[in-house]
Amino acid sequence: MIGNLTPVFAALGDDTRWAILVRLGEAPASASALAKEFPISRQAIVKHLDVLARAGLVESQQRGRELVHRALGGRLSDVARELERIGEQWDARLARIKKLAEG
Amino acid sequence: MIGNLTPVFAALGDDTRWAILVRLGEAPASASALAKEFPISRQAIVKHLDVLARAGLVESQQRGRELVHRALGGRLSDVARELERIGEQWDARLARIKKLAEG
DNA sequence: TTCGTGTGCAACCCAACAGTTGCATACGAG
DNA sequence: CTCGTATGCAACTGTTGGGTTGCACACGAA
Repeated sequence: MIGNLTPVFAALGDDTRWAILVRLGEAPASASALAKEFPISRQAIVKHLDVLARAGLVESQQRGRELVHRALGGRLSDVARELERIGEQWDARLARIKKLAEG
Repeated sequence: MIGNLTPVFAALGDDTRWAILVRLGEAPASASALAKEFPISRQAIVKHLDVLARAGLVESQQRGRELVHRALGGRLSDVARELERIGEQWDARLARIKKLAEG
């Protein structure tokens, strides 16, 4: 099972943050490197990375004097499976209600 | 394919809104009915429903003089599948990079 | 017809959040 | 050693967004 889902969604629900995450999905990178690719300051990047990390979507690792961040696809997949389960449940329930109303 | 994902995530990324959506997943309801179950005003509920509707997660239907809203599990499942695809892609890419670095 | 209830619109408040700038520090390459 | 660069911390600003209240309106039941 997965803990609260909303922090994860909140983390994913910002365009800039999503873009950063997708970028990290292509290849790991440091905050400074990302700041050169995106039109925002390094500090803003750092804040986004922090949010993503707390949501379990990003993991960091010291490499020399750099802190390299990488996207955790596994976590994303876990959330996705949980989400799909819930969605199917809703539709099943709705179908049952409809059937009751008709029959 | 699915349009921009971030609005959907943003919609799901609020505890109250998520709670409302889950509630609608159990059974359709009107805004006024929901307002009696939740500790917030009807207007707040309406705003949340609006956000959810724009994200394609909720559909409304006039029933008598009531506007009844229901959760769209199918939409949730679609997003989930898209998400899982992306997550797997990231991990695959990461594994490839790792292999290159080792070999 | 009348009263109750469900909805819609608008203005307003406050907290959370994205983003900035400035400064201090630390560490690796040359 | 020294310079450049990557990081961390802190304070500040502007905007978004969740929530409220007030009012007008419309429709269904009694």
